[in-house]
Amino acid sequence: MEEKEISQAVVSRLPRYFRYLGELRDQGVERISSQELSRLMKVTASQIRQDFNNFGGFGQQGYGYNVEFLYQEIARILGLNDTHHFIIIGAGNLGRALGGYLNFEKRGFLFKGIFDQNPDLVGTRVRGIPVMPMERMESFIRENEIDIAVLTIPKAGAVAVAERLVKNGIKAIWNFAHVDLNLPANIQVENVHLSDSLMKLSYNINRNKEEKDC
Amino acid sequence: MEEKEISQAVVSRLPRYFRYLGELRDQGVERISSQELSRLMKVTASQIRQDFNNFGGFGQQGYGYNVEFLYQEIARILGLNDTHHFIIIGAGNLGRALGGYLNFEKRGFLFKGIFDQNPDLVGTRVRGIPVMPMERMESFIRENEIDIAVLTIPKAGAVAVAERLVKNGIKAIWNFAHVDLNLPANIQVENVHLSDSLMKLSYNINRNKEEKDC
DNA sequence: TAGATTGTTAATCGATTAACAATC
DNA sequence: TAGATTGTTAATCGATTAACAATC
Repeated sequence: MEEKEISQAVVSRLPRYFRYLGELRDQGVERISSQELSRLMKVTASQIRQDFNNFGGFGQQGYGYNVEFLYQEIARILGLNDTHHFIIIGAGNLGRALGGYLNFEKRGFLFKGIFDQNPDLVGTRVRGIPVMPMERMESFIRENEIDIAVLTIPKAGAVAVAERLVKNGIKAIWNFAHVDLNLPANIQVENVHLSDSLMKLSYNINRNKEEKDC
Repeated sequence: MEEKEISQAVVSRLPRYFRYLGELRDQGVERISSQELSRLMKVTASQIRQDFNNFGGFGQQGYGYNVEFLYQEIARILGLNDTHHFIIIGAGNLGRALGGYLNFEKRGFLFKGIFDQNPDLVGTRVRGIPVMPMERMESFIRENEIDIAVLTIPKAGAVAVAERLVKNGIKAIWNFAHVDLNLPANIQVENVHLSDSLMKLSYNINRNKEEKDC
């Protein structure tokens, strides 16, 4: 539907707009100008207007933006009105934590199954759902119309599992494994590399220390 | 020490270089050219050379880069030779998962303590370390030279806790709470907003679907 | 020395910011 | 209508890529 290609820089900012607009709405705020939002979010008003205009004119000259309307529009753009079924591959600490996270459900992401190759974990429950063995994965995806897989296994097995997922019709992978997945372009991959994030933090701690030395 | 200001775009790429160089080293590769690394990592050779040159000349004309040397240099730049002591605030699923993650230790990040306000969780153990009550946090930070705090609590309490952390000398916050922390510039904050990441994935699934409709 | 490949400058590209005409 | 604020074009800034001289 949307005409022009939207840059990922813009896409990355949408969830943050969504969060602020949700909070404003909950506070009963009905309208907001790009300038007010700018002060609140610490980004330029210009960027806010540019970003929203990528998706059409949501505001009104002389008035600003209707908070509720803009909130709903961003939800729609992000696809939060659709329902997604996800499974988790890897029932270690992180997999179990993500399975237990209730907030995803509010946004239309439904936790449907969890798998692990460790027989000791198979049968244990995560939010009432029993961990299944890896052999069950393929048929489960097809039977339950799973479109998202969350990968929380060690990097050694991740590439092979990702390929199995893709073969069985998964559309997107939320990848917590510390490895790059090279998959067909129509498969969406979103990486969360926690140790990379921690290293960035480490770099910035150091940089700050050195600045003070000068 | 370093002269020019390095952009965060460059810093974000360092952990990925570090990962690839570590793998090459483990495979016994001794030297690599920017062109070979470019093919491997799917970034331009030009960018690789520019990135490394921000920190000084690590290569040699006609030869390329020594893998082991470059690996060690990036470790040093990222501050991975230093030891950091971290605590986790919030002993829910995610906090416990991060506390149990052993790989952080290999990079010099040592898990020293975990706190929660829920009396039912206090005293339960995460990797052998008992969860402490929130009242104990301030003194613990000072007594154990803690420099990093991992924030895995609901957003409602996060801002107040962050301020307490800063008051007691924390240098950096790894923030998993779904809220923006506005802290003094000398405090480093690295945000991991999991639901934002999931929304991005959702957007990209949708976009892909629409492209096919055209 | 000749070949290879870096370090670095210059060119290009894309994203952000500024400015202002359109319009509610 | 006058004031406010968007939508959008133009200017700027920064990041990426290309090119090539330096040099191992």
